Amino acid sequence: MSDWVDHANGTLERAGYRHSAPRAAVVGALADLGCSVTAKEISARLRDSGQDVGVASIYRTLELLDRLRLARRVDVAEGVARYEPVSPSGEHHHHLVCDTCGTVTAFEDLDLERAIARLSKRVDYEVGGHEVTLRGECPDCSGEQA
Amino acid sequence: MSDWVDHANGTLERAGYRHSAPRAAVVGALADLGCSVTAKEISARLRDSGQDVGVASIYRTLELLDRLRLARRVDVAEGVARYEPVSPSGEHHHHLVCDTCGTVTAFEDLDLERAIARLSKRVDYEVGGHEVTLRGECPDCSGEQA
DNA sequence: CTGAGTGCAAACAGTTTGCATTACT
DNA sequence: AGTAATGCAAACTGTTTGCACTCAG
Repeated sequence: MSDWVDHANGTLERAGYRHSAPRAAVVGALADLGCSVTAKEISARLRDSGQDVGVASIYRTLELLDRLRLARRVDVAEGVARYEPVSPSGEHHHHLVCDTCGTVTAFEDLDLERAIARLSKRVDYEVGGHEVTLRGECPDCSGEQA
Repeated sequence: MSDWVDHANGTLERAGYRHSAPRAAVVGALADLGCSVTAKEISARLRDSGQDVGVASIYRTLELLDRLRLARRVDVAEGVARYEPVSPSGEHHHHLVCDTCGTVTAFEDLDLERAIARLSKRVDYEVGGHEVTLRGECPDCSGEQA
């Protein structure tokens, strides 16, 4: 997963962006935190690790990463933007969201990907990406209330 | 689609909620506007039709409809909450979002639904719903720039 | 008559932006 | 030196909330 950091930094440099400590810190934090991360979480993580970065820079960096396809914005829940690193190898996953506790879990499913690939050819759009979210109760929450 | 209005009003009444003109207006507007509607759009539509309803009531009604499963919140794009009526018959659709112009189009795909149904049984969650979003360029936008 | 439901306006949360400052290249 | 990138704080947007008022039951 840390090779993504190199990949990201390399791509940024190649694209003509300057190197900067705050940006590198955000890239690092995003890699660390991994799947479905908010700006606030990145901010907190950076503050804890002594690397305090202004929120504006965090947002600017995330937007940039999204534009360069190094990260993607996942619209898993309303009201907060979440981002996650995009693997250079192209593999990706989707999310399970617990309606009760809000936990986000990742899953992969080849069968689903195939169905989406077929569908993408059929529709009248130039499909460039997709997102699947399953909602429900995570094992913990469904246990408690049932 | 207008039978949904009756369905919604009936369910609300049965659940013990009082009848009110503003709420009914929101229900009507949501039915009219159909798929993937924002609070702002409902507000505008109501203002135009003379039925002006305060934003607070719009949000309160949408939240209520969501809670009663009469509408659902679709997290198609970040930053704005979108809602759409839930058909009493259980059929549903998903969305194609144009990255350029933001247009949201609906589609249905049985194959995809089947893949999700299979997957839902396999995961460790009590899956209660799902959402699929395909992103790309709509015919109009992909024509212009290509 | 009672309280569910409303509308206003103020409060909020997350995100964006203007601008002076910092620091890569 | 020149300018991309930063950080702050103010501005914005969408949503929520407190409270007095209204109207359905």
